[in-house]
Amino acid sequence: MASDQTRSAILAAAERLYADRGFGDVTLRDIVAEANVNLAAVNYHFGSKDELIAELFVTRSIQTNRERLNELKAAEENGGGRASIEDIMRALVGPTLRGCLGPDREGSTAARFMIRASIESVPPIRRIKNREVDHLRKFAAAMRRAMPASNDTELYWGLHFALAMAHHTIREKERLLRLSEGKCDLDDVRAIIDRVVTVSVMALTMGDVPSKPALRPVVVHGRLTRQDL
Amino acid sequence: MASDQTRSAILAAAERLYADRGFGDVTLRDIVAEANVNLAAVNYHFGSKDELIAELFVTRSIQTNRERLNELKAAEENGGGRASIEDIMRALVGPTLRGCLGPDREGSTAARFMIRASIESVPPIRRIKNREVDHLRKFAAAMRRAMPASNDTELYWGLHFALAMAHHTIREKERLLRLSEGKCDLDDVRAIIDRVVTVSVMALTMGDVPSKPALRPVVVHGRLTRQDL
DNA sequence: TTGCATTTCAAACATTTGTATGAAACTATC
DNA sequence: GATAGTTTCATACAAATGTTTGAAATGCAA
Repeated sequence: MASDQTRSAILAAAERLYADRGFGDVTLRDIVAEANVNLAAVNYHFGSKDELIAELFVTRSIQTNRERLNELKAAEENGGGRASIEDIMRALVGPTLRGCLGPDREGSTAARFMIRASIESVPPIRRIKNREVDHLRKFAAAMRRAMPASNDTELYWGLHFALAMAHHTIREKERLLRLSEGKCDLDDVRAIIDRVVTVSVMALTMGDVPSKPALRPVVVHGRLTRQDL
Repeated sequence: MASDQTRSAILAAAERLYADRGFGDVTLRDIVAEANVNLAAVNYHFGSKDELIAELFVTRSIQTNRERLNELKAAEENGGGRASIEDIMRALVGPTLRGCLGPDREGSTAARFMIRASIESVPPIRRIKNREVDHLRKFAAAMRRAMPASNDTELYWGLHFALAMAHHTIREKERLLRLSEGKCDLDDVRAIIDRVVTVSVMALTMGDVPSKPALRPVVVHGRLTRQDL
């Protein structure tokens, strides 16, 4: 068998299994069984289990980052070199949300894998995620161009909150669905992106935050029971 | 030795080690060494490793939920039976943010443990988190009372985004610090709570989201390299 | 003290898991 | 078709890890 076939089979099987059952529950033996290859093939082609996971995650991350930057570039060219803050935020959260939500997501192993990576966060993935700051700086720069009057602190908080809403929606979509008893439509990706973008832009343009005294809670000491949960 | 002492020593040691090194890196042998008890004590007192983790997480969750509800109750009594939406959001995100951020957090093992639980999400914790919806419903009810004109969908999205900003700030505080090169002050917990509350209230009171056509990205097919990440 | 229940302890168990090995099969080049 | 390089395969290895066991120690009530 051509060497690339085995490699690809392993990658595909691993992504599918990790997406379905999580990193903790899937062993190399599960993967090679699914891929119909020999156990030793993983170490032969990838060096180690962690490098296999890293390769999966890097590939998908690159794709998402590419989409983001393409969308940003398109928005900048559309605006004659300067994109609107709204379009920048849309370029930031759109690709991820489109990839991980939506009615056709069942067919997308890649999307489910990225959701899983977002939830479980194993060491090889954590290491890669740390490099993501460099990518985000490009968005910070674009935002600075779009809002030259705003100070950097506000800008970073806005960027941070935009990612917060996008990622949390992906991570906790099941809970939101259950909490809202289906009232929040998680299949209408366009509306979700609009919502996240709108709130993000509002957060960015809200001016100074008034610092009002925080309410201190009354701490009640007492025996804790499971009911309290 | 009194049986409770061994129990407590195990709980304390486990919480500390999990907080410092994560669930994946800490074995029962590490825990019993730290607690100066016998290996079999864990299974004797807790039944299994997973039940030990569950007990740790349940205890801390109960505490947070108590603080939240106390703060909500105080706000409602302050407002003559009906709390303002702002105070409700503050009661929702305040306890968690105060617990997990701030300059004195180094001393708080409990806080670091909860951060870790938020990042890693092991099976026994995931199972417990699913019950959290019941707790959140109480906040949804309070919000409904505070904003009777608002529809449920908007309400749930606002609640969801508030938690998104709070949890994401806790989870990704290191990255935000690095991205902003220290400009975002993650020790000023009061300001962070104000910021999250302000944005949440804005999100809740913003009316209908205009659904404008989303910008479709130009998908570029090409060879991916690590540089693209 | 005696007797019974609880708790501790050292040791062993039983798996699971990622990795390594060396021979065999295969592929491509000359 | 011989040879060298690559890939596959069955098998073994070594280490880690949660759990169990049965005896010893301890605590406690009568």
